[in-house]
Amino acid sequence: MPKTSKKSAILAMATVLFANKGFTGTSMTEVASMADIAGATIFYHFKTKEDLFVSVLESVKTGIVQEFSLFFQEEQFDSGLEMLLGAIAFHLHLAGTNKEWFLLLRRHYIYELAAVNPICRRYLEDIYTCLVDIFEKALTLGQQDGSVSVASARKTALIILAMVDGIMQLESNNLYNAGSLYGELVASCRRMVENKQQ
Amino acid sequence: MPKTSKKSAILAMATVLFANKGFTGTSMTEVASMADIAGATIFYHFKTKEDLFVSVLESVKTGIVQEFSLFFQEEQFDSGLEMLLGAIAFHLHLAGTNKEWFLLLRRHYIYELAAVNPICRRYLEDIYTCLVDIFEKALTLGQQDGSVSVASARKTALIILAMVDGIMQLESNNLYNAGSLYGELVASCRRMVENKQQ
DNA sequence: GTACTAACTGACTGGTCAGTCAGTGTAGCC
DNA sequence: GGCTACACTGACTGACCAGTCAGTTAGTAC
Repeated sequence: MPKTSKKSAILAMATVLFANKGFTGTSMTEVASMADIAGATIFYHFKTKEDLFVSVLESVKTGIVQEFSLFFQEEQFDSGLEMLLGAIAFHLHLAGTNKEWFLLLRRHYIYELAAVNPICRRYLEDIYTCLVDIFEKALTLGQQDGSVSVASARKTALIILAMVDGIMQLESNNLYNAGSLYGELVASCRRMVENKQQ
Repeated sequence: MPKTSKKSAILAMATVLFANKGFTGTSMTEVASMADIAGATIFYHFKTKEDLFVSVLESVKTGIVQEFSLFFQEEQFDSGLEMLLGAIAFHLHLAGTNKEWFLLLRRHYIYELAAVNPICRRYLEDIYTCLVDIFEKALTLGQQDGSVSVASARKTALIILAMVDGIMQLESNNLYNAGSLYGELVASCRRMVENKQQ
């Protein structure tokens, strides 16, 4: 049994609970009982509830950055445009396999905390930089190989991120079956950035 | 002094607090002190905290539906495409003048409640129907007058809603200055739906 | 002035919460 | 065995919170 088994159990349970019930909606007692440990044990490993939350965010950051770098090490693309569409599809795929990560990032509390807590802000910036940079790199590559035509790679990358995020949110709201929009989303992005002069 | 002055003061303060701090993050005591009334007064007008929340949502629904119908009574558009871009711009404008409305709609609690409380679900559906239908009508009109070319007006309307929502969220996160993306957003939508054959 | 009603309130309650503390168990080292 | 350090825990505390209730105030009708 590894030394940190209880600590990592706390982190895993806290991730699920913070993502699904928010910061104020999750109690430390609940985390403890889900992880099958005594309530006070959490405060041995994490100073405060906020400290636990930041640690959860750190593990999410590590996970996202790792997944994306793994994906782009293995995949090859014919053009910048194909790389962009591949990145969008992978983003949507990841949102399906790791729902908690993206649910957590949609919690408003995290951005309130980031305004006050520089470590939290740092982790958030790392995550967003990772996500935006991939779209931006693909767009810049596409501008060079002629597959993409946009005014600003950076701004377009941000708009595409907002778009993907918005679709993910629509789906988690359970009002529309946004899953059926994935194909349409990729097609719309293609129409938006494709170079028609080619 | 109108008879309902205290009731409407409670509603107004609750809207701001629920939008900015969420359901669990807002206490009835806080609402009462912000509205400058005794704590028990809230429970005279609203049965429970959840009841107050649903009443807040109802007033937000009424506000959004009213604003949009007013706008489209007064404005005239040359084409379906122009109507779509006008609707997007108005949506962004409204998000600036009534931040609380859209902050509230981004709270996860509201969708959890909607899964359990049919009245809450109804109000949410009314709001989303209002927002999506305007985009869809504009796109359908554009398909008829030849200014727009899309596969499905409905699906595209949902994607544009997700896009606008995503940009609004990016801005409220305070990580990027998304306000500078408004122009780019409208231009991107134009590229996405415009009929180039015309 | 009396009777009735609606709006409102102070004082209270039972329950939950984050965080503390004084310990217990245990593994490694001499 | 004795010592130290770490992981862990049960029992506790003070603060806060949603909701209750008995009672006050003020307007209106007769």
